[in-house]
Amino acid sequence: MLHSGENLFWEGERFDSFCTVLDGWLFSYRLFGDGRRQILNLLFPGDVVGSWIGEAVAHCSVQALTPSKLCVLPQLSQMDLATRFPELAIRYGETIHNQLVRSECRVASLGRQSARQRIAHFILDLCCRLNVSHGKPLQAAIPMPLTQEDIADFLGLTNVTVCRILGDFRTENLIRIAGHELQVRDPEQLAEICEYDWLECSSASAEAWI
Amino acid sequence: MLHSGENLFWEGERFDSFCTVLDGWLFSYRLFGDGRRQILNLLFPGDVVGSWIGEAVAHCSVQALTPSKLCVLPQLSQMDLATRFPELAIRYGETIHNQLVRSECRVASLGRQSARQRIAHFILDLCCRLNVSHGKPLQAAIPMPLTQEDIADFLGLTNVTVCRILGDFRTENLIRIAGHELQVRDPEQLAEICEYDWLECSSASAEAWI
DNA sequence: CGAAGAGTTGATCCAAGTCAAACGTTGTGG
DNA sequence: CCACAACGTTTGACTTGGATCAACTCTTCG
Repeated sequence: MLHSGENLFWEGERFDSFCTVLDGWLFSYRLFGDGRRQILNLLFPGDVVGSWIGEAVAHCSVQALTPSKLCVLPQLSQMDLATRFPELAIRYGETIHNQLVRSECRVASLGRQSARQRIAHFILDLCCRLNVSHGKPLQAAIPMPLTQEDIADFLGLTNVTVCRILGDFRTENLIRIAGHELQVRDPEQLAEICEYDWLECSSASAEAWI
Repeated sequence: MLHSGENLFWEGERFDSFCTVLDGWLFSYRLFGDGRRQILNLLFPGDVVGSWIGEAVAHCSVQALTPSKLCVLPQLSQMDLATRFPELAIRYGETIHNQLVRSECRVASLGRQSARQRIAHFILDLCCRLNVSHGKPLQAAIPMPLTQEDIADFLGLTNVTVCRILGDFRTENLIRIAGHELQVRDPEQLAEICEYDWLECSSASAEAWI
């Protein structure tokens, strides 16, 4: 269990465990010397944290965004894992491969898309991961515990820019924001803005690991 | 075998094979509607291309930068792979995990670093992957088949900016460029520029797969 | 109620993009 | 061996998207 704002581990720290998220939202991030922060990834139930091969030193920090439950898997030797639990090894490969695809899509977005495109991309990707993979319609409202500053740090922008563009999207009736929920109203047009091709919709589920 | 400039596969194409690079440099990339290109990853001997679980549709294209040799592994079912060749499954997990770490470091760089920092980061990372992992000193000259435009597309910049900053680095005596070779002359200062922490130096080798 | 955090808005600035021209370098074919 | 074409690099002038700075408002919650 982690409270919101609590860290699972810090960049540079030794972290050999291998966890999966059972419940809650977390994010991994890096801090720079001048205080800038880049959020690397959002972690939802079913995602893995850490490496099964046990990286000596964490390359990023991980923090809980909402109260979160994690399952720490017993640390086996690699060989044990692969030979005694081959289905676990397969699932690990799948999950980490999904994360890699997603990460590379983010590289493309950060490298070559405008602020407007990045934000559209972010919204659609989030809906895909949360709604579509759980069988809900894309337009279903999703919880939004991220502040605008979090979104900015995720997309390599500033909170001011995020605020302005979310405002635009709202007046263009592309999205609706109420309380801490976000709803996509016009996925087609959002997809057109950012050239989203609905490929990136694979996600994980927590049940698979239990 | 692939000639330089030749594509192994294209984004959106079906590609179920699972290859490893034996020789040469390749890169994966995405194109946007207006012709912009983002290079996602550089692939060196020892890296894997594609997924062992066979992604239905490739999320990016892969092109050879230099004449390249690839080893296409026979496509086994996942279970076969994990149970009959557990050491292969482990190696796959390691490699793909390394790629993920590297990709996330790039997200941080693209999201929060200046052009100068990104280029310094790129140079050091390249040297680490090529020299350090092969036991050579960091300062050893490395081949540089990438054009400045390639580097720009890798870092989310323009060729003009890359040209200007490489020029700066040269006059500051941080690097030396001769023909198609690049040599780092002052790794310390480059590391200071981009807050490089030498963590990201794990790499793969081709031999391990044979 | 009051304080702290988050969101909104306007004014200004700058790093990097864009456009354009000139200069090198490489390779090919007459 | 030269010519010239294709491609890459370099440099200068100008533009711009998003950052920065700063004030103000709106929530939330003890």
